Amino acid sequence: MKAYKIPEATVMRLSIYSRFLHQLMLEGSETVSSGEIAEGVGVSSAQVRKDLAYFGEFGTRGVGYKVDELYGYIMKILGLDRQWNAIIIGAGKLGSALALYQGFADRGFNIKAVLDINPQIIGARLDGIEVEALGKLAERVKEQAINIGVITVPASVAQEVTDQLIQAGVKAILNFSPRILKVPQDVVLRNVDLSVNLEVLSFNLALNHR
Amino acid sequence: MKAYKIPEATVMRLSIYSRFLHQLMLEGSETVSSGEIAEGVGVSSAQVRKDLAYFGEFGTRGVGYKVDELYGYIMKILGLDRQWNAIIIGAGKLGSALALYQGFADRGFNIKAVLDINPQIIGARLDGIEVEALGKLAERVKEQAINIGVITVPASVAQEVTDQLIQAGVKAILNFSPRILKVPQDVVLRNVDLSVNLEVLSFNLALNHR
DNA sequence: GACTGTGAAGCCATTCACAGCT
DNA sequence: AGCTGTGAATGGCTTCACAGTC
Repeated sequence: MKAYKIPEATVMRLSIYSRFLHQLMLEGSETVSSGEIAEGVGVSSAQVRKDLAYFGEFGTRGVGYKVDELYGYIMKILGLDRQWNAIIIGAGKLGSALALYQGFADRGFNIKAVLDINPQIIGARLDGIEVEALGKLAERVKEQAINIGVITVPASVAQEVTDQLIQAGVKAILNFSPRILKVPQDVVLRNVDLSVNLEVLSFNLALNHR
Repeated sequence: MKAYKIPEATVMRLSIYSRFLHQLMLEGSETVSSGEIAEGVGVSSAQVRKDLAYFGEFGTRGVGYKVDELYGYIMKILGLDRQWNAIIIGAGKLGSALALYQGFADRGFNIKAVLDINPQIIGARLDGIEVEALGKLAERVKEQAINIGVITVPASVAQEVTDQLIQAGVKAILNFSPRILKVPQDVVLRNVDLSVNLEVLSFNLALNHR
């Protein structure tokens, strides 16, 4: 792995390729070409090859890629050859929905704890997990060896819980609150801003409706 | 508006600027500089000015921008000076959470209908909205003048409901399913892929854990 | 003096096109 | 003949730097 600076877009596409390859495995395909992957996920074949070239040479000229092998390589590159432990802060509608989302467990992400500050919600059960008090944050992060914090609290308290997560040693944060969070250099942060996404649609609709 | 080809990144930032400006309005600020906006949302001041320059000249040299004016301009640019009607397809955990999300209504997005195929869920009430049968799709889209379709169904049926939405005349789709959707040129599509986001985190964590 | 608006430069990602294997 | 791997060309977004304005 000669990885140094990999474009984020490349990483996102690798995730998508891996799902496509998984699909092919279920269908029993043995080999696949960059062109077929490209067709399947909606990018160019050169793009597929360039993305893979960041990490090595996985194919055979004249033939293509062995589906299961390539799948294994990508899963390893993405760090999905192991399990990750996540904690969800905020057990409102969105936090609860994420806690119960099967897609996470399927890819090796285990929700180990769900916290909230609202006494009305604390104690509720989500599948196998009980919603606990926010005060348990540091304790749960340590005890469950949490790698990833998921933030689904209102914007007003998002920075505060982020600081607590970082204080407790969490190095990766997925933020669903509509708030720009400040984190140290060594903490990875990704934002999923639902309103921004809708507003990009609105912009495009408005362009046409003029 | 000389708008021709606006970078998507610019549109996303405008959405974020608008929230920051709204915050400033609540705090009673009169004017703001590109540097202050930049500081507040975590980009460069040149970036802020370039983004705005796509749409006109909104500032005063030596002074900055009038907060409420700039807010109004951006809201108009984003098409948020009007209401949009949305339909949610899939009333599982995620669909329900989105249906109840206050952030949408606050920005002029009205959830007019929520549909599902599961008889167990049909008839349930989410706030003021009753979950209805998927078969009502075309009827509801027309009757409620739906602009935006939100897809929160499993990957296996995502393309099918997408086709139905397009058939019914919907021109904008927000897709939460982990599936690459094919849509015609004149339909705007945005994907919010929860697994991809977690997997980018995983990739970065794995880089450091090696 | 302060801050906007913008051409030019720089940088980064994507696409092209072809040499190199099988 | 077919398909990968990759240097070169392209295209697009961001940063720089400064002239223009208040």
